[in-house]
Amino acid sequence: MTTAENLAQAVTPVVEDYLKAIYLMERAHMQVKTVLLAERMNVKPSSVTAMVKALAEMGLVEHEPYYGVHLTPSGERIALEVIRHHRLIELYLVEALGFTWDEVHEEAEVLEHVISEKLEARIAAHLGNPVRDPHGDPIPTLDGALPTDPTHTLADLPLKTRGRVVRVCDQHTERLRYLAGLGLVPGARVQVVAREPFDGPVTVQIGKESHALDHQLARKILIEK
Amino acid sequence: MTTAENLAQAVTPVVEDYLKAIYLMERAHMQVKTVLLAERMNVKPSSVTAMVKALAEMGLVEHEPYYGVHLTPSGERIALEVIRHHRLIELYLVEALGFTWDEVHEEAEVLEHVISEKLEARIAAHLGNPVRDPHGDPIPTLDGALPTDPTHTLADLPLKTRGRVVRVCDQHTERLRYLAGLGLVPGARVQVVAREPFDGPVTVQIGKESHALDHQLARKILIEK
DNA sequence: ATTAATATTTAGACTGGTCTAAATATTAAT
DNA sequence: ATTAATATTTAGACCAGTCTAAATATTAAT
Repeated sequence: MTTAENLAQAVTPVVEDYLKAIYLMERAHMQVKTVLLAERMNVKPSSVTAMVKALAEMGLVEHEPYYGVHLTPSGERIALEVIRHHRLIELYLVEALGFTWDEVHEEAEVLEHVISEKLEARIAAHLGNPVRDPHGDPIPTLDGALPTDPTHTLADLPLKTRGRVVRVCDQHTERLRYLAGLGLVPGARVQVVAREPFDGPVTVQIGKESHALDHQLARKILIEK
Repeated sequence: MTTAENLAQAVTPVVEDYLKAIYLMERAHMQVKTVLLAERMNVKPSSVTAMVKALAEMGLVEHEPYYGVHLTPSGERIALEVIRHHRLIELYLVEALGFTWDEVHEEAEVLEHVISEKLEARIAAHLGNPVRDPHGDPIPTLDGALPTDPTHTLADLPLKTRGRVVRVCDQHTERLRYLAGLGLVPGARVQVVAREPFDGPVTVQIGKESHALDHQLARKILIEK
């Protein structure tokens, strides 16, 4: 009677976290493999194996052994609910309680699992049923729909074209603070004024000032023309 | 090697809940005995025994076997923090998100364990460092001080004396809704117009209307002259 | 086609918290 | 002072979730 066979009943916070991680990885077109998931979850691979087995028994994921995992519709539904909670909470903390966008992630990380549907609804209503959180991350609707992202990033926006920052795909506190200092936050109007070859830095103009931005970082900033 | 001997490390939400329950019972001048605590925690007495042993090893309670438990200073500190969280959250949900006083208890019951000190501080600031929650329950300050309650209740307020409701010691949803319907909420100005003998009903005047109130219930409504 | 490196899974132990069933202690009632 | 009723504690099992160490499978490299 190994551990894995006993696991698996309720949708606990831990289960929600696994589903969320799987969802986000699948969405980033990754193959969801044991080690990767283990890294994300800060857990050893063997723990992932056990949990995945449990999730499969609950009908929340399908598991091709030695290949990868993917969410079933019910798994995805739960993941989207949790993500909705997370992003609503982030936005609420910023809008209603004066948090900055670099402070809200950890807080939302625990709150997302414990707010009731009623509280979720009140928060959403208070915010006017918003579509994106402070990072521009799309907030799933109640029925699991997601606004689509713009196709351009600062790394491929044509030169001299005006655009607007829609989303910043990063949750590193220091980097977010840096970007906020530059004015590179969702809503900002920007323009690429220079771009070095071989994936070199991108020079971006925000308002009157220009700054050189690492290519890797530029790719994380989603732009709408 | 019995279970109890292995228990006991971190201050988990469950530990916080036990400490809170013990605190509230001690405060109500009860002897904190195993069965009573078990009832409060919705748990079997044997579980309480195990947990109490663990709490004692953590230095959070002192345990006189077969007699009772009481909190050490560090146990009390934790209990007060959790209660502060709970009551701040209750008040916040009412003030900022339009909850009614009968809806907030369950929500606060889980949130109390997961809000950070930073979020606690913002909530407190946003509310203007309040002293009582929507039920009039006193909110411990950061250093663990508690405002004192009035000594009178509706059950012993002298006839024809004007008073103000300070606190309603009840968390039963339906009863709270009933009391709110009568206008018997913290802040309300009241007066006892009649009182039947042998712990019979108390007739209370709120505004223009009078209502008969069960003696047991009247004792839970704390009044300041 | 072997071998080596890497990824995945199994086996089995541990912790926190609960439970049931049985043992023991205390209190109340005769 | 026994007995009966009740409260408390112990013994031992279980579940969720993790871990380490070992076994097995897959992929890459020669």
